[in-house]
Amino acid sequence: MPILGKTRKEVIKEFRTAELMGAARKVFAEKGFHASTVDDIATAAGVSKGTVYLYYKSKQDIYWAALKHGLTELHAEIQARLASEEAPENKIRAFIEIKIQYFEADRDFFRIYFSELGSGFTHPDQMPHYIEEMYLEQARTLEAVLQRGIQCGAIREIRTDTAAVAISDLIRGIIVQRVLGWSKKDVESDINFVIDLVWRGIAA
Amino acid sequence: MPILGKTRKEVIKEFRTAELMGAARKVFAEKGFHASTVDDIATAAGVSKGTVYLYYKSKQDIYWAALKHGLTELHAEIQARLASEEAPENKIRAFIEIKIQYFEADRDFFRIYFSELGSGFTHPDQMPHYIEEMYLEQARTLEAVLQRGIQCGAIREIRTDTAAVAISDLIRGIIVQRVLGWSKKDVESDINFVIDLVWRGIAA
Amino acid sequence: MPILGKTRKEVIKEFRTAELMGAARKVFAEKGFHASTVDDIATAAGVSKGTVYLYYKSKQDIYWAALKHGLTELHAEIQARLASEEAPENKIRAFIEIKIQYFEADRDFFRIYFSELGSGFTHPDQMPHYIEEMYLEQARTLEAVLQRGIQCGAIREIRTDTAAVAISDLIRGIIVQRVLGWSKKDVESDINFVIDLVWRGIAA
Amino acid sequence: MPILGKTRKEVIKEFRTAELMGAARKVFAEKGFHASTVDDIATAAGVSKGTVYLYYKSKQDIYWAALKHGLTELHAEIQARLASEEAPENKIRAFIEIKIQYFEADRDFFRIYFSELGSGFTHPDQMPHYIEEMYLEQARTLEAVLQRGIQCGAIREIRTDTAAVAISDLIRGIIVQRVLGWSKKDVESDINFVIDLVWRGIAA
DNA sequence: TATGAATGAGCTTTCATTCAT
DNA sequence: GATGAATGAAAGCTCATTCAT
Repeated sequence: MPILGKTRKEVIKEFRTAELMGAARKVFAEKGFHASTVDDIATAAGVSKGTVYLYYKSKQDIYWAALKHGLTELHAEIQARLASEEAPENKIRAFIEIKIQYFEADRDFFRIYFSELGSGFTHPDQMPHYIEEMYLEQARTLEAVLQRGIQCGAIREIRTDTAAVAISDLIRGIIVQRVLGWSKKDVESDINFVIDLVWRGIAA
Repeated sequence: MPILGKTRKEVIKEFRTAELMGAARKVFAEKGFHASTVDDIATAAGVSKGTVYLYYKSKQDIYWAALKHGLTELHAEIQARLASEEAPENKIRAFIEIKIQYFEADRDFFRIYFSELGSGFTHPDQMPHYIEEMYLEQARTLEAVLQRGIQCGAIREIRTDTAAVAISDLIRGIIVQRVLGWSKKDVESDINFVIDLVWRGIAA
Repeated sequence: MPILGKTRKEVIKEFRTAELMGAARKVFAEKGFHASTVDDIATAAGVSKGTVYLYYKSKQDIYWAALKHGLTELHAEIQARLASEEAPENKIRAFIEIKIQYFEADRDFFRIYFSELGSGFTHPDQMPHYIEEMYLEQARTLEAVLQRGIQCGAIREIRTDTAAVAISDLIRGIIVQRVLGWSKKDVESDINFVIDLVWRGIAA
Repeated sequence: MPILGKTRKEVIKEFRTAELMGAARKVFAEKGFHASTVDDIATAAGVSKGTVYLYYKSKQDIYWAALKHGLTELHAEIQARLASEEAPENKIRAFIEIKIQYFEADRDFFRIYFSELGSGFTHPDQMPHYIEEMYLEQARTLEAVLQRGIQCGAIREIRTDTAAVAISDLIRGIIVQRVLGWSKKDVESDINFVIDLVWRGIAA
């Protein structure tokens, strides 16, 4: 008996899946991947260890799922926001703003996102292709904006691919400083700092 | 009977210690900390597992030692190079150059350095204090240069602490792209890109 | 759904716990603590190594549990039997009888009990306090009987604390001889020997 | 060039052997057999680990040697003292006195002696035959005295073998109490306690 | 579907013993 | 003879994963 295209089973499944991922995010963020045990996650989710395996096929799988979930959401927010801006300068500002704000609001996800950079980069082959793709997609989105900016003369001639990654690096760096408590400024101030630095660096 | 201030024993000890660390660096770089086993390191060094424990008291100990070793060397190179430059602009250029070149030349170390950023940041308390200190020392060195630049009017008024970290982030980002094979340009080109971006961002 | 105050889980847990302890007792008795491996115990219990750790948190823990188990049982039997006797002479006789018979019937436990005396005595600090307490409790029980015997004139004035320990030493000595096969006499004969010796030594 | 029947080499060998055993006794007494490492012993003796193996063929071997050394000395003192007494009562008194005093004076040896009883008894097959023999020899010595006492009417008809062991058990028990600090009395008092108890128990 | 007991491979670490110097 | 670096066999313990209930 499908309801709105989904059977009752599927609804329950989705519910449990989301619940588990929520628990997993907290645990992974706090302890990191290796120090987290499947039991930790199960306990945090209020289910038994065996149940975890009904919804995810391995501990690593939960991790990728958590990463994917955040990246998807972040990507959606970026797209929505960029669509509402016209000028390249505003789009870039929006990109920077939205990312910093997203990570600021969900530090658990940032911890996962960030620590994955380390190991995922050390062993790119172990990372599912779609995760790498999502990282790259973000860069490409930004790169497209940069290219348009160059076309319309707002941005000087630069290597857009490298510049796009560089901007992401700056953003990540700021969040790290915030999460580590090195930055005592308010978010707006940090956002402006990045935007200012970037714009001076790339403006025509 | 000491020779040149070192006994035979000390020479052997240093030799083995270095040899083991060399092996450890390769293994850690390739597999990351958790996936590396002490046996891997021992095998790579051509000794037995027990021997490893004659020179390092734990697997984690080897890791910190490897990290410390690279950071020390990098720090020394930076200091030497900065000392030979006068103008803030040249010092900053030198800083960027030397770091990129150092990591370019020793990618194994970079992998360790970089992946440690992830976990060390997730669990700062597990990292020996001297390691954190070495990371910060680098930032402080750069910050001092920025401050002098501001004093002599070459650099505009900016938050030097944040800017220093931002520059390091850009550098790290470029290396990641190189190591991952995303950047096909030659090192010089990448170095110039960063220097250009940075200088525009901070110049008066 | 609890049955008779115990859930299914608890029943299984108790069953396994007892089963494991039985295996552990055999292994420890045969090989001693150090020569016994957790794998030995697991194999003897017909389970895998990991299972052992579901019920006991360490090898040492199993050992203390085995010791405690026997001491508790022995203590209960002594109390029950002493309660059914009135005259100090009969109580002392009962004490000697019950201990010798208990150890005679459970030589595995005696081996554990006895070998623990050695190491527990060499490093008293590593022994859980409750184990030491149980050893002392036995001595105190006997001492109380001796004191009553003195009060009622059946036993001469002696140092009851030392005498109590001395009686326990004699009992232990007899068991050792039996277990080592040095004594070819039947149990009754050995019991009478000890009782006779003790009574002559302490009677008024 | 043999001197007094011994070559220089042999003298040195004996010296080192004794020196090592002294160190071993201290270490074994303090930590017990298993917790003691060969390195502990070597360090305590001021030599290197390898040297230990020039004089003893294994860690266990040192242990047996330490045990044998003490037993031999104790045996000699007992023989000498018994020879100087005539009456069975005095011989028994002397036996008890000398053992308690010997152990009182050399608690390190007692710890080894005592803890060995535990494991040596649990695994009699692992104990060298000569060690068991030395234990038995002591009992036999005492038994002979008891038999003579019975012959001359000073001691009642008892099982001399069991009585001999029982007396040893009482002695051991007293020492344990002293070493553990349970007995606050002076040695003389404890000696008299045992002698009194024994004599009442066995006197005709 | 949910459970959690059971598994066992695999990890780090220790240390008695050997042997080239 | 003396050394101590090197060995490698074990051992205790963990935890991702499975599966009978």
